[in-house]
Amino acid sequence: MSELVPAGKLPAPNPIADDGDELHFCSTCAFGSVCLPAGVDKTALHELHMLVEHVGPFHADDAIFRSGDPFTAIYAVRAGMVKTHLLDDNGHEQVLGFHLPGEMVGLNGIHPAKYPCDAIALDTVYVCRFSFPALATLATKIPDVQQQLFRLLSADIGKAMQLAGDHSADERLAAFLLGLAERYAARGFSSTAFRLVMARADIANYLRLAAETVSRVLRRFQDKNLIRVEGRDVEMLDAAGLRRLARNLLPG
Amino acid sequence: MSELVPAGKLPAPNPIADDGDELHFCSTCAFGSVCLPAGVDKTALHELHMLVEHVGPFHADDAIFRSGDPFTAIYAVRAGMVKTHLLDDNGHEQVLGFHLPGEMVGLNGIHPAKYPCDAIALDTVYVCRFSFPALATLATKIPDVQQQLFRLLSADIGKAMQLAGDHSADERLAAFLLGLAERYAARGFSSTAFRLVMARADIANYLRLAAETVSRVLRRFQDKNLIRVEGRDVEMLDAAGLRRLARNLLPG
DNA sequence: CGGCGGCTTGAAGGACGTCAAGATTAGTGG
DNA sequence: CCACTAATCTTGACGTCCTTCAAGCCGCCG
Repeated sequence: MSELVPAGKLPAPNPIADDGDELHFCSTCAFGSVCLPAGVDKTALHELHMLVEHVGPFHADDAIFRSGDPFTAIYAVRAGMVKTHLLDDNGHEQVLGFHLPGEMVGLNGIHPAKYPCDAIALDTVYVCRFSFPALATLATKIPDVQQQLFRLLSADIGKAMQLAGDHSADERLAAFLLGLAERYAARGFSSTAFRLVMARADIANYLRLAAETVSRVLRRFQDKNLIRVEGRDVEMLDAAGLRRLARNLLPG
Repeated sequence: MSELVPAGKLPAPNPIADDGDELHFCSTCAFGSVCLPAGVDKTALHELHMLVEHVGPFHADDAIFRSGDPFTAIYAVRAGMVKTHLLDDNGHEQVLGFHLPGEMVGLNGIHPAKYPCDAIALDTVYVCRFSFPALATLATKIPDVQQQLFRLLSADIGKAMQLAGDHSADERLAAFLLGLAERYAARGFSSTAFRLVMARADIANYLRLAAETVSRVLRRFQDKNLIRVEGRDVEMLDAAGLRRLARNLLPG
């Protein structure tokens, strides 16, 4: 999308948004596939750029939005990692997902018209804010944008269904690691060595396990030479072996 | 023994297709809220009606669509009950959901462009078929239609997330029964007595439990006078009590 | 009637959670 | 740079909920 908009001409409400390279920015965003291909209506495309608002930085434990906030926008993570979770009345946490750069957050707020969860920065996070009313309007003009929104929503259903299956701790953790690796790879990061930015307790909660179980399974994986763990850094040694463990979970 | 129903048989809300009356048809469909309100562009509304195709009857175990089929349409259940599930390579089943009259099926096929699951009739089923390309095109013309599609997709994410939580068998089953009651009520059927069209094994699979566990929990609920069970017919005796059991699952 | 699939009930075993105690790391101030 | 503390992570022992296995029951339909 960016070749249309000279770098610097884009109104960036927050000067801290530091990626002067608009093209690179788009290539890591969930709308990149809409924006980048040639042939898209140039004028409307410009409108998409206009409604994007760079926001950040957020720091660890900062909220991008909170449960109950009126739903006004969806967000693309630009840098850092975001956790979505909800807290029930007893303060019990339920982690819904982790969001890497290029991924969208907040889509599940459309229906109730309120965000149904908190979005929390796990480290230093920058996001792009897409006003949803504006985006929906734009979607009526650019079918590709509408299509992409449908795809993003539909994909989220699939992800959620995957979590819902009843699987062993080994399957869950193997699938989790493979999923992270794949998502990192898709964004141009190493898929063989990466950092688990979130705490063990968050992983455990997300996978519906106890933190202790996560510890034990990671150790078992390491003993089987599937991975190497050092604190929050993970090295994938035998992706095929992991895939074998997760086979019942991945192909859907 | 409180005999609310003569002859010992609970009334089976048998949702029968109400063909012919277009208005009534709309009132039981997920797009009813779009179609019925006055003020919607009459011409476009007519188009929505035009792209609807009534299909059926399907009989128990018939497939409305199958996993891997190219995604071409979404379906509104008009009568009967539909189960969506997927079968892994080992023939292991995973039930994704049960769909009552007025509810949509197939939305999760948008992203992969193939249906990611089978949709199976549990009894005699009639559906409305919405060609998705046509619907998407229409959505660009009628914002309300687009909005409704977004809402439906977003709501599905919420439903899936609910399943994903880690909850006890009691919580799951209580929430399941309350959810069914609520959905029946929303469609004008009795919310205090209804029929579990699906087999115990299906319920169990859906809730990620063993069939035996479902049996045992239902019996326990009955012993506690929360419900009355007779084969596949259920009577809700103490919805408040059930809600108390499911409290950790519902408000999420 | 007799057989078959779905449902129930009981007993035993396993996977994971909980509890409790260390070990390691990170964060802070001297 | 080094205490010192607090948080996070690991490891072990034990308990529990649910599954698994096995048998018997019920309703249904040939």
